[in-house]
Amino acid sequence: MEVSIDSGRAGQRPAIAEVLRESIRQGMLAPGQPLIQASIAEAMGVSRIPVREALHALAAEGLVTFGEDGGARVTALAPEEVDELWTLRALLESHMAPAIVRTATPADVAALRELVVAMDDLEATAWSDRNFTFHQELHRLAEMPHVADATGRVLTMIEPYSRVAVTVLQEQSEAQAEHHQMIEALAADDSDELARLLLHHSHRARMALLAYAAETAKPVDPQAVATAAARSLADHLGA
Amino acid sequence: MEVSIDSGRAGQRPAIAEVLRESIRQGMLAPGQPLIQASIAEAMGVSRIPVREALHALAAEGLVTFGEDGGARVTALAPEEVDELWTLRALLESHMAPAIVRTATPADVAALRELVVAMDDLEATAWSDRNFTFHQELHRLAEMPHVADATGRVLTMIEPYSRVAVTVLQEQSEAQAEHHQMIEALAADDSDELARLLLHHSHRARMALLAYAAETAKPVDPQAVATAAARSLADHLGA
DNA sequence: AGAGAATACAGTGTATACACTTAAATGCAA
DNA sequence: TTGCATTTAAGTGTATACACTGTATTCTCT
Repeated sequence: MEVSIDSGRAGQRPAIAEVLRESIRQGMLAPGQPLIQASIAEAMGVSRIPVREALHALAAEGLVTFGEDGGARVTALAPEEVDELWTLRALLESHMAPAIVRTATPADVAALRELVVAMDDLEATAWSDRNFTFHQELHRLAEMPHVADATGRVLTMIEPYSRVAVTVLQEQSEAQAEHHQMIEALAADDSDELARLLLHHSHRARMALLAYAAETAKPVDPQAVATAAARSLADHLGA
Repeated sequence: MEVSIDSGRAGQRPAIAEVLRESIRQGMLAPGQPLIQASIAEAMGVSRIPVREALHALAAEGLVTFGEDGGARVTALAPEEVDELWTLRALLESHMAPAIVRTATPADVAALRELVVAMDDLEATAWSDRNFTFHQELHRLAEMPHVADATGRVLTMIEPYSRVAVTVLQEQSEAQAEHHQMIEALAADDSDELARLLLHHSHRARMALLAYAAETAKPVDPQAVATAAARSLADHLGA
């Protein structure tokens, strides 16, 4: 998504699609949750038109699904889909490993190491945020914008599920240990080891997540979350 | 005036993004060409609103790029980007090969063989159309919807360049020969061979295309194509 | 004629208004 | 109470209208 869909007015900063994407990624908008145009528009202080555009963009990214009735919901993934996406993530990340090792400068490695060290003592939510950033920074080093884009899309789609793995399934410490190993592989110019670590990173998380995915793939109670979208968004905008 | 009074019907809605995507994929809308909302709206007989939504969706897919001035253009890829996307295509297609071999029924193979045979004597444009279909059908067999989606996006992005390779660089006969080999590999349940063929298929095309990509990546003369979008679209809609 | 200022234009962004669809709520009859 | 028809509400799709921006074009003055 290198294309910023920023509006003509530079002053109206928080691009709507951006806020929605982040809200979905961070789990503020749960999978299956209806996305009512008018509610979102009101929460963000705009009309429905730019909201519609954002929803269509997110639908093209797979984050939002338009039902047969025309209503948009946060895409809910079936367990097999989560599994497929984690496998795809592994494929794409390990594909980038050689390029990452090749192009990474000592300064890049130092910056990544600093990032990882700073994550050591974070609690689950903050750690998940940094985790996403860490992987994105890693991808950026490969200098393969389209592969990184595709990978980022996959990461974003599975992030809500990944977060629960971190929170519920205690994945954080093992993942963090692997992050440190990745830094060492990177510092040692060992692309095979980096690729191996990235594959294993996804593989372990994938296994841990299948159980949770089976849980969340169940239909979400619609009435309980009817207006939650606007509220979550308003909170997020206030922050 | 046509009979359709069905404004606000779901059947009409996907048409706009669909038509634009197909027009871009088939090269009717050339890379770099400006996409003027009002022109497209008039050509398709709708207002700018649904056109905007379609453009944003296509931008999220990477087919359309919004410039700093807010204007949308058909995304023009630099040679390195074309190269990256062909490599990514090879990765994704070969990743699906085992699943394709595993799930393909004899009827699937027969249908694909029929499709390939029917392509034998087609001229470049018609062949390119069927070529796209052939690969999409192949991907569908893997039963990996998200991988197939990502692959389809990549195929669509590189298709305008691929078409010129077929037309200008005489790639058709070699590619077609490889298609036949793929069918045989599929019939023989040889997933390694299918993966190898898919890798080689992209690799050869990628090499042939780099030269052309360098050509087309140059900025397109804007004034010569100013209103061509509407005309091409009108023609396509009439067909 | 040429340089600079004022104007017209082309294009975008978005708010408002209205048509349509579906589903829920309501009311009435049995 | 239940079943059914009718009305109401919620939500979406899109056309129109207006505001803004940058660019070209024209006009004026020297």
